Amino acid sequence: MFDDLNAEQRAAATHPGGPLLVLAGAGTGKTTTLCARVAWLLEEGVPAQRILLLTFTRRAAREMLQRARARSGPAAGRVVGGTFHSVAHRLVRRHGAALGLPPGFGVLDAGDAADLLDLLRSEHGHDAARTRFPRKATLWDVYSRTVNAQRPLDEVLAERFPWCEEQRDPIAALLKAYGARKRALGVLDLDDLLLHWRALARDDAVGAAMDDAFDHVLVDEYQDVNGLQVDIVRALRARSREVTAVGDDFQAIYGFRAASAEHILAFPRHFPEAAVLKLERNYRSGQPVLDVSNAVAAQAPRSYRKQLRADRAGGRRPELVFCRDEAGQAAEVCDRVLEAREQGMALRAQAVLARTSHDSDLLELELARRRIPFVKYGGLRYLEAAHVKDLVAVLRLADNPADDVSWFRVLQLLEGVGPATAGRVLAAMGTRAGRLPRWPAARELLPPSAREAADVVVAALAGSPGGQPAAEGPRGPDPAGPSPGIRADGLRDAIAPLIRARYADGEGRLADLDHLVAAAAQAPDLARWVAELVIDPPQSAQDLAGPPHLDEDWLTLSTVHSAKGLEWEAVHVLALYDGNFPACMAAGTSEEVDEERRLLYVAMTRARQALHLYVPLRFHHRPRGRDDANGVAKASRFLTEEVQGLCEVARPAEEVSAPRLPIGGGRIAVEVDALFD
DNA sequence: GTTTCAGCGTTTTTT
DNA sequence: ACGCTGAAAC
Repeated sequence: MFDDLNAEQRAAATHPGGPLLVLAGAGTGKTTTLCARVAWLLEEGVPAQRILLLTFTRRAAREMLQRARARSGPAAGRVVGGTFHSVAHRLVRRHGAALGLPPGFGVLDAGDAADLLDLLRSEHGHDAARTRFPRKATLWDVYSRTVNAQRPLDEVLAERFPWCEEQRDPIAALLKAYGARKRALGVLDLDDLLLHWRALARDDAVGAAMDDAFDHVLVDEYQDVNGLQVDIVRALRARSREVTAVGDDFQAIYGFRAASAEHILAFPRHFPEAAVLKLERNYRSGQPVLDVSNAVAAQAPRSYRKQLRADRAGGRRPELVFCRDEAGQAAEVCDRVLEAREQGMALRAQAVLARTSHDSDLLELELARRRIPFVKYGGLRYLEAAHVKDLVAVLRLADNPADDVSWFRVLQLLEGVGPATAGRVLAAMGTRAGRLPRWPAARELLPPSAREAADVVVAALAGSPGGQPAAEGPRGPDPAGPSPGIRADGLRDAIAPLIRARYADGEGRLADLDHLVAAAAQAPDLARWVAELVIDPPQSAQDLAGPPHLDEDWLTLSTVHSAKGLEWEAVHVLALYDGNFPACMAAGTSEEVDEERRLLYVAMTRARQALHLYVPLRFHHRPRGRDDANGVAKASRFLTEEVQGLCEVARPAEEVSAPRLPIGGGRIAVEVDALFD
């Protein structure tokens, strides 16, 4: 049954009992091994629903369950799997009553959480204060980091936010108020999901039951867990010992989220008698790609010197491409992508990876110009667009009328309503759930011109178009009520005039919302669907539109972070200049630089056959600025002489380039392609 | 007192 | 293209 595994992998998959740590280098078949282990457990008679498989992304969870099914049949589909956050959501929902949570509790994403903090920030009078107070995004950062690292605020401020230390007391007060307000609103943020799960797992009664519910706990990408997640795993296995962790300390790239590779190294201490197995044979890449990757890894001061050995023979040397500037880089990438496709490598087998999502801006224009289809992962996501948040807010209100954050947002969509009026209306509606009945009084506070539009929204929320608001806030799925699809549709229609009036390209944005409404129609329970949407947001608009047709072909653009765990035949890594990769924001401490180095290592080891590294020699400080503020770039410090020596080096032709158009370069196109369509 | 709008700076990475 | 800030407009 495990013929496709090598001896090391088989040993890991069939390890008989007790804690197991699998240190698996890049491309060594980590996923295959983990799936095989699930298959082996099933084979051993462990019921699927008693296996818990925690992964880092939804994508990874899906892939793993799919592969487990392919191996073990449909029973594997009952394995409990998902990200820490999605599993937390399921469990917290199940035990919501014990935690004192309302049944339809909402989940705030990072943006929502920051908005709520901003609300409190002004309530506490910090917006008017003379002294500068941290912005909402910073406040959220501070909060999240403190919670996830499980360390006192003072330490976090001193280490990561020294410029905020003077405001320590007001910040502490505000963050406490934030917790209280969330409770009052009946909402959780992403961090709360983990906190509540841990609380459940640590509870004598519930924790014992939870431990007992799973015969095996398997955790993927263990190098990227944070202290809170470690607490959860330990609490889940406080009474039992069957736990498998898989990871690679050299691929730890989530330090900014309070993850630390220390946890994977501490695993044997946390779980005494743990067996530690290593996977070192690389099945993904050719040796020349690994040589360069190993050379980068070897630069780390505290590395554990692991050398990846290629199983595949041959392979091309990676190519290091120096480009005149970012426009030159875009052209070089397109040339190579098209050339590879000419030689039979589909676009789907190729990917362009970048440190930041914005590194590919110019390339995206060039790809569009050359009609090369692509899908972009990472960076600004669909859910972060203002109009999408507007719809999500009303969808949330449909199940939790106590969600002030959503009310606050929706009310301000109305003409002539800003924060002040919205606040007064909220106050008039009271501070408890089920306040639609107070609507008539609250409505009087709106400017007359906004009242009718508001009525339409309220009526739609009440579930019966034009009807009277329900006496109590509806909770959960109402068997007699309309389906989620109909409700979502009605709510979209209710805010449609507001969207049209608010945004210049209202029609386009409304069309965008159809994707969301269509997806909602598939869900059995709207509140739950919205919460899950926030926990596992669609990575691109295409995600919502459903799987594209098989005959379609497109290039992948992704941040390195979003590319974790994936692989392509050809990989292009952009913008390898100092200040960008490593990012100047992350070049402060040596630990930060180390993480950047691991990030490059992750990028490089995604490549199977071809690896292309691009260094633009000039870059624009201000991508859209009119001033021609460009700087001279220096190749990334990670591209040492040794690394460069392992690559084929290509330099730009010495031709004198035409001066760049200051704005909208490429705006004027001479196009004859259509003649040949 | 509030809203809105013009101008300006700006961002790392994500559950 | 977005959000934040300050000042005009309501």
